[in-house]
Amino acid sequence: MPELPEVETIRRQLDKYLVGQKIAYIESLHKKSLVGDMKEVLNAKITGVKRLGKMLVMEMSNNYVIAIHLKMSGQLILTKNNKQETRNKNDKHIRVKINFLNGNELLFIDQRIFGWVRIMKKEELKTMGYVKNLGPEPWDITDIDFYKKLQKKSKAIKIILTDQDVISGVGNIYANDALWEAGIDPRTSANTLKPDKVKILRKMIIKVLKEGIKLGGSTGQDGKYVNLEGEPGSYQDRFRVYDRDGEGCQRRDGGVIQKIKLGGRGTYFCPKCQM
DNA sequence: GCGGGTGTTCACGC
DNA sequence: CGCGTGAACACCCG
Repeated sequence: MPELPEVETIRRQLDKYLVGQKIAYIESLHKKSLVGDMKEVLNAKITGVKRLGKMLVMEMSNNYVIAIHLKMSGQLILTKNNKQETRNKNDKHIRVKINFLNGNELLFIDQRIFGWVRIMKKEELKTMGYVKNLGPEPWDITDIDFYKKLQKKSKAIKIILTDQDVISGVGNIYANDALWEAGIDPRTSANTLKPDKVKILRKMIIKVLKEGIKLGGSTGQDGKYVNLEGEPGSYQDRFRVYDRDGEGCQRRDGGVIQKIKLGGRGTYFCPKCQM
């Protein structure tokens, strides 16, 4: 589920609560969810928590890292000081438990088992396909370079925005909303966008991502995304077009939000103001 | 029972 | 090689 704003919200909390903590033991409750040897990080201290695109990287004092990708349904929940949390229906989807010496426990919950927790050497990180090909974040690329990259792509701009090799961090929600902000039809071939449109688009991507971070990410009716403390975000109240098919365009131009499919994913736009 | 879901990767046909 | 499509991963929900 999570895109850059959701992952960044969790990263900030992990960094705040876990830096300096030592790992006591790690429990794997599902074979596919934990990759690597947990013995490598026992007793190691967390020195910092970084983010690469939508992936979290907990850096350890012994030059190992614990990398986590939440994919579609992953959650991280921190339970403090052995406090017994209320049992809920998520309990059966707990896949990995990371226990700290101070009694805190970090739960990796993942209903669909697409996500993973990987223990590896810091140098190995660069060799992962996901990291190797990862594009810059929207604020780390110039308008010119972004334009040049888009010139090489003939697919629909909506599909290109969610391609992590082009720019990293943008997923389905923020791609749809950024295109509405920029007034661009999601079906537009990326290489036909003029430099001035690309400049506006990059600006709007940054705008919706920053708003997403500020609001703690977005949590749908299913309540699937929650932060480290189990709280929902509120960007969903600000959705421009995502999940708003059938509703009137917020520009009050008389347009009605349409839902189509692009690259197999739900795509939302206003036919009246996105051209 | 079917289709769809905030992600990524792979296989296939052209 | 690149593009488009669809499936796969696996589970819940409407």
